[in-house]
Amino acid sequence: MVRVVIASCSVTYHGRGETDLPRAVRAILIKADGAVSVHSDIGNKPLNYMGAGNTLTITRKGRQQIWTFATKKETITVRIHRLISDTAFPLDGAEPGLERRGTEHQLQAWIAANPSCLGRGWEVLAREYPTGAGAVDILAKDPNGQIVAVEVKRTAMLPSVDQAHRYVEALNLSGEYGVVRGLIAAVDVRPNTRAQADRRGISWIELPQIWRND
Amino acid sequence: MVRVVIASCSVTYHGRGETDLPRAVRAILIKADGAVSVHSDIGNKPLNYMGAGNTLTITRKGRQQIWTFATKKETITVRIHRLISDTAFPLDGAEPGLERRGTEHQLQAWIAANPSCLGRGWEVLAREYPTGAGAVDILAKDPNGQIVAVEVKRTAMLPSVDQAHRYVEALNLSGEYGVVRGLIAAVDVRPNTRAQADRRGISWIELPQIWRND
DNA sequence: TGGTGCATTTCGCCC
DNA sequence: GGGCGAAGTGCACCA
Repeated sequence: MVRVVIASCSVTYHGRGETDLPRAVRAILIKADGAVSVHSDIGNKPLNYMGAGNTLTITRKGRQQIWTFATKKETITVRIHRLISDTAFPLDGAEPGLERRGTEHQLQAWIAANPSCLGRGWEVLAREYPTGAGAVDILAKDPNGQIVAVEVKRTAMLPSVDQAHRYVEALNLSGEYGVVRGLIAAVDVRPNTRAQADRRGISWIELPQIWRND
Repeated sequence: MVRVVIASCSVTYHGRGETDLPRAVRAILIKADGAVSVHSDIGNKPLNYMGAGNTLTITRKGRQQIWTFATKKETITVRIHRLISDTAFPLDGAEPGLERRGTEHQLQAWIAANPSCLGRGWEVLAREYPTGAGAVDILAKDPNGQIVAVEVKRTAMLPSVDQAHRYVEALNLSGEYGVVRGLIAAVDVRPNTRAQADRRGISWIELPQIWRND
């Protein structure tokens, strides 16, 4: 069931942060699981929202309705100044869900199945290998026998270099694999990211998009 | 104007990634700026979506309508198998917009105005100071005259340590401020993050929430 | 339930 | 328009 409410409303939120939303006409979505979102007519992101698992309490203050959605840690208060429309539709039937292709996880799998894309003589030792500072996407061995922490990304930006660096540091600290180096394997490595990787001794390689068709 | 369509539909997306969405009854929102989103009755996040600035083309294949939302780089195709409801509401009046409090930016401003929260004798030299590897939130000087790169966070997690580390490295590379050290200033520093910061020579401090009331 | 990282992240700011 | 990082990020996955 999806309930669609059009109303002139004002909203306050208290929880992770605090927000105020002055009065205006907006669209309010309330879904079967209790998720609620308040939309203006611009952009995809709702102005206010709260996920499933909240409790809705309705109170009245004169002619004004007040809807309070609350969890243990968060509260949204929606003041309905003028109700324009209030309709609910059953979205019966199971939602088959979204099938994704071209995710980072699939790229990771493709690299593991085609290690030669990293170069001749490379070997993939493990995926999602825990380092003590997070799991590295791929642990590989280069032709010289050196262990390489591979950070896989669709688009690699500055934080990707940080990540690779962090995993290398953690692996070197353990001492289990001798001197480990880092490699970013991405479809797109941004120019600044290349420079930063070079400065910090992290290698990088751009991969073709063949894997997308899998 | 917000257009709300309830329909049995199937959706494909090609662009940054690729997705398929098998047939089911869903709610489709089309906003005044052209933003479109396809919702199931679970969760806040739409299954498929595209931002403003796309072109809508409608074609017919027998009794089936096909809506194609396209930009230069992305395409969403919505096949309408059965139209259940199609309504549009004017959300007239300017959207006053969301007022936020308790953002990281506000915490940053509060620290700059109250440098003693970092300790006696601290001085804030700059905000959003460019390091060559991104801008550090606050550049400060501790009582010993050492320059400190301060990374401000509401909640600090592992990537916050990476960030502080990266800024320190970049500043030290420039040599302009002698030996620089890093400090994480956050309302909440997660336990693992504390350990990781300690291991990597980054200090951390937890701040009270007084600033929230500003 | 909390930790961790991806996301068609979205969004805003600054260059 | 691209680079960069926050977000009340949402969300899935795993311990």
